[in-house]
Amino acid sequence: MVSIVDVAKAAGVSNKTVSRVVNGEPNVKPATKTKVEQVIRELGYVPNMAARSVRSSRSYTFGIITDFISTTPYSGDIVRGIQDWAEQNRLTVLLANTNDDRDKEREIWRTFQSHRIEGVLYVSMYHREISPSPGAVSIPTVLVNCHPEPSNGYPSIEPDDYQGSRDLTRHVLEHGHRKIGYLRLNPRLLGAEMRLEAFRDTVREAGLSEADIDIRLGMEGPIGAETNLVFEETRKMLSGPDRPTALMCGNDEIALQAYLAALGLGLRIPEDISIVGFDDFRTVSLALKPELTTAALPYYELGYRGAERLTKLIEGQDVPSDRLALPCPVIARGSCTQEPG
Amino acid sequence: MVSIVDVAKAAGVSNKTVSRVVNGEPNVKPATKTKVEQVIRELGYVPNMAARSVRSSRSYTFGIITDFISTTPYSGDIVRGIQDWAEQNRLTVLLANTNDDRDKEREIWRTFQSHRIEGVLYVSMYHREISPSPGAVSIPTVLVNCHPEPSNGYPSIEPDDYQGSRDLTRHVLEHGHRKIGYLRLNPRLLGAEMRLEAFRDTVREAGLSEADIDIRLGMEGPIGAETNLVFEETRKMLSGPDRPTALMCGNDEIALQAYLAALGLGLRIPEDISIVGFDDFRTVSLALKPELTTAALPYYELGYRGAERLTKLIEGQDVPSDRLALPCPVIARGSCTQEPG
DNA sequence: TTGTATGCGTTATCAC
DNA sequence: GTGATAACGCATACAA
Repeated sequence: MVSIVDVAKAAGVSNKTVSRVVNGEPNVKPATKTKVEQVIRELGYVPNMAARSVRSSRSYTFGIITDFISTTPYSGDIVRGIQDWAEQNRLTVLLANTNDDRDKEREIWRTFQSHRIEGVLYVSMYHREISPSPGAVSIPTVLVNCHPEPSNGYPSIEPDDYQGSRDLTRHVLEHGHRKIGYLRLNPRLLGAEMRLEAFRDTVREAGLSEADIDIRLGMEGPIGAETNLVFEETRKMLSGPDRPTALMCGNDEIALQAYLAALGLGLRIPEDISIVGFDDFRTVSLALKPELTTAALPYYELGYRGAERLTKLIEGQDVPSDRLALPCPVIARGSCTQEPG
Repeated sequence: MVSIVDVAKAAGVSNKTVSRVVNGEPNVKPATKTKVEQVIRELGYVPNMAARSVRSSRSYTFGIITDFISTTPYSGDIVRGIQDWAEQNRLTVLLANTNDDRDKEREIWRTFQSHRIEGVLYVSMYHREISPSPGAVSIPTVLVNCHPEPSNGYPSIEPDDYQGSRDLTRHVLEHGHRKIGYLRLNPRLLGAEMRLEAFRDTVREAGLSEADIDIRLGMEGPIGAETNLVFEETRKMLSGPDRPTALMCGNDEIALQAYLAALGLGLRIPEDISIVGFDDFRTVSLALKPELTTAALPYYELGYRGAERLTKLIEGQDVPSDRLALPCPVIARGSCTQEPG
């Protein structure tokens, strides 16, 4: 492998001069610079990051720790956001996965330390509370799509489930709906509480009473092995004579099942019943007919801005607030329209 | 940061001895070893990979190049497979994303070279033909979920779309169906051809005639911005008096829309019409009621075994065949049952 | 504007 | 079994 000395020899200059050219430092005569650049191209010289890192004790590398990837589709977008930011700032990204295993996690922190990682993005694949177990030497860390237990104060960045659900509820109300059904997410998910809470608060503000809303549990049980009540609950809810004109779902997967149940009952969407979801799982939300009105989880932004926060943290700039919430914008599509009555 | 010399001093031995202990080399007296290990723990010493890499010119690092993550849900499982293999073999994984941009890709190869990566997994997010543009110095590379243009012979590993579709078709035939509809994937996808081909071959072998099958285009146009014909085509196909008793779909997303269309027509699944998909996008296949019979894309295995192949390649072992196809197992669930007639 | 000497943390060599 | 010393490729300090 060709080194800086090889280039220096071939160009008839010292290695320091080559170093200057490579790193864009000043005080190099244009002619020398051109010559060196030419030799670099001819020899196919690529700087050795490891050597650079040893000497300068900077690795220009971020680490990503994920818990499990596959539970949520599109959560890979978080990683993509991080990568884009990294690329724009000439950073490299190391990736590791814990599979939710504490021993593995400890091992990963060690590996990251051995690579002298400058910072870590701790990425959860669903929104939740978390307690990372870093090694003895602490590396600057930002939590993405999760937040720390109150005791240990990592900075974090997460979706604003409350705002998303509130805006979605308003969207439904603005379309004239006054009888609204609600299918709850698995209560074990952090988002479940916040979304339901926002729904309750918002319909109350709009003057609806308990009799106007019909809240039912859609899923329950351990994550990844939950009991699914959506289909039956939807059928029950929509079979009665006094059925709601709009149905809000804890997420898009629940919305999908609500579609199937409604259709099976001979109901048309949105003519007979408006339906909205949450998350914007595009394989679902765009495949449904009519396409699903929902609130988008800002996965990409979570990653991108999480990486941005981490950089600020490393550089010692003050990080504005410990927990940062990113908006979940309402994506209005065809499944929620004006209440017919 | 504590270095090997600090440990050596504290333990009253030479740095070489510490090195021996750290790397599990022989010729160290047990007592010495214990002593050194204790000091390492006390001081919290973690070896510096960069320095190790400089000296030994081995990086113990793999690179992953992906094209775009978000188009296909669960494709992150490929990455997870790679990570698991890497972890088991004490390898670190660098991640980079091209966004399908050639310049960016070139940049990534350079970055990987500068890190003296030992091998690259080139991962496509949908099954296709590809031509990577490596740097001047070639790094051992394995293509995952794609294969090279015939001209350049990278080893590759991909799903066996043909086998999957064939077995799925047989599954349908075994349930007595003799009139079968088929909704095609976007022809621009590599899988589209192979799945359709397998379907055709298999029904022909079973003695069905052209009149017994009804093949229609479900999607067309550029990837990511396709025109969606599924809903209408399904309605047309299922509205006629002579409708098929089973409907095979190019993938699960198409199957989802077929469900909606069938249900909208007042048909029951599977009593009136059996439906099967392809891919096993679990957000769809498990959310549908009844759950979807489909063929699973072996994402995780693609990654895991791709990494395995890459290691063999690096170690100079002979890689059995240039293109390796992994089976797509049929996942029988409730959406395809015995033909009622 | 350019070059020399030194050191980063590790492994390799070879001597003891 | 163990240790001194060189060497890896680069950046830093300082000299010229």
